[in-house]
Amino acid sequence: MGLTERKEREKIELKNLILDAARKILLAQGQDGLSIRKIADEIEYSPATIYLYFPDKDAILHELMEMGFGVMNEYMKTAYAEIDPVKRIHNIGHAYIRFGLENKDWYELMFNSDKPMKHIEKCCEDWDQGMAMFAFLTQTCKDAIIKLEIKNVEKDILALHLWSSVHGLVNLYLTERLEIVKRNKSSELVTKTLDAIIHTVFRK
Amino acid sequence: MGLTERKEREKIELKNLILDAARKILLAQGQDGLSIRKIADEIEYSPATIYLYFPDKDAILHELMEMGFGVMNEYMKTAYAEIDPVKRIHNIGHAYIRFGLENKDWYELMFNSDKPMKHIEKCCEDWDQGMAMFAFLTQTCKDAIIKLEIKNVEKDILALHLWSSVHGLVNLYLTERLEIVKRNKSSELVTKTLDAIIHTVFRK
DNA sequence: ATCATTTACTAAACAGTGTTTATTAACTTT
DNA sequence: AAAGTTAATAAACACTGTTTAGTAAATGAT
Repeated sequence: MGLTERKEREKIELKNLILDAARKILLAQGQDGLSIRKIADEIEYSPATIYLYFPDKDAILHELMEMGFGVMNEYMKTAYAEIDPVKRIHNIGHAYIRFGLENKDWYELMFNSDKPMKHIEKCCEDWDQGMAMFAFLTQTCKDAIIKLEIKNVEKDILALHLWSSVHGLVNLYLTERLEIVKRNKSSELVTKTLDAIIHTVFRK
Repeated sequence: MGLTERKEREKIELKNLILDAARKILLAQGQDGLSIRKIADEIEYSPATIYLYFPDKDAILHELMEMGFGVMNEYMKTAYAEIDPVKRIHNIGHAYIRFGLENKDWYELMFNSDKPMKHIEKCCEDWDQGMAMFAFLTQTCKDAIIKLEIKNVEKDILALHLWSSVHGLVNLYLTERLEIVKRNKSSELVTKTLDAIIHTVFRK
């Protein structure tokens, strides 16, 4: 059955070719610039062929989103290595924001776009990489709460507080709202505000 | 010259008719469901007519965005009336979040979409309602810092801290990320987290 | 009242989008 | 060699924003 296996491999290879072309176009032209026809052009197949490998465009966006989490994990490496929970939260925050500012298109797909999410609903798939990251933050919050003996703060709420703050900051920056409110100072403001947030949350 | 004046009025009337139809469609079908052709259908004119009253679709979205700030101002009324700066920040936060959760399409246009912003760049227009709201928050932060004698905190950074937090929270909710992470608890979590944020920021 | 001009509007086209259907061409199995 | 399966596509459908050329009516001037 070496033959059917080779067929199988070729199927997967074309699937990867499609995703690779999609990634290229996403990074070059953003989510709005990514179309089925452009992918087809890039791999030199017809648009209809893509539908033999993916049910619809949302499925492709979902796979790209998963790739995005791979990119983000690179940014998180120093945070994963840090043992002290408060320092780790610092690291997570900085890595999260740096990833967001430097990778608008990935960030959009992972944390803003509802199209990969629609695919999750439709195909009973999951957002497990996102959940794993949040679980890691929550665990770190738990450790920090214990270490600093913080009272009356739930780990889940603290984690969501932190996530909301950096998510909002990244979004305000990426959508130009920050630039409009504070011209030419927005990227400087982002780091200053992140430090203020963490300082505020963990001050004694 | 009563004649040209009537003409002028009729021009404005059709412009308002277009915006009214656009508003209707936005609220019924969201930003993705809003198209020039649907507006044209609604007002029973041809699609090309719309381009005699607006340079492009982004200009319409910009005007809708301004209408959105009008809606948001209604939510902010109790906050505007409050004198105590800390209570006022509480009120602003609750109003902001309530507006966001209850008006996804307006919120999207005002704080996330880059299409009205493109129009601002193109036509040298402004985001003055957004800036006015942020200025009001900043002023309130200044008052709160003075009243509570908070040290080492800049009013701009504090205001951005607060804005980021609620903005992030609203977005996580609206894009279903919160629902995925904490099933069936997301709207409860939002209010709990907002309270935690404000409590954290202003604790002694 | 007639002719010229301006105004308001639109039909049709252009270039794009996601997606489906019918068909062809090639390869596999019997 | 004939039958069956598979992979790929051309062409169409129903949309999208936008532009162009043309029409019909209202207005202005003579």
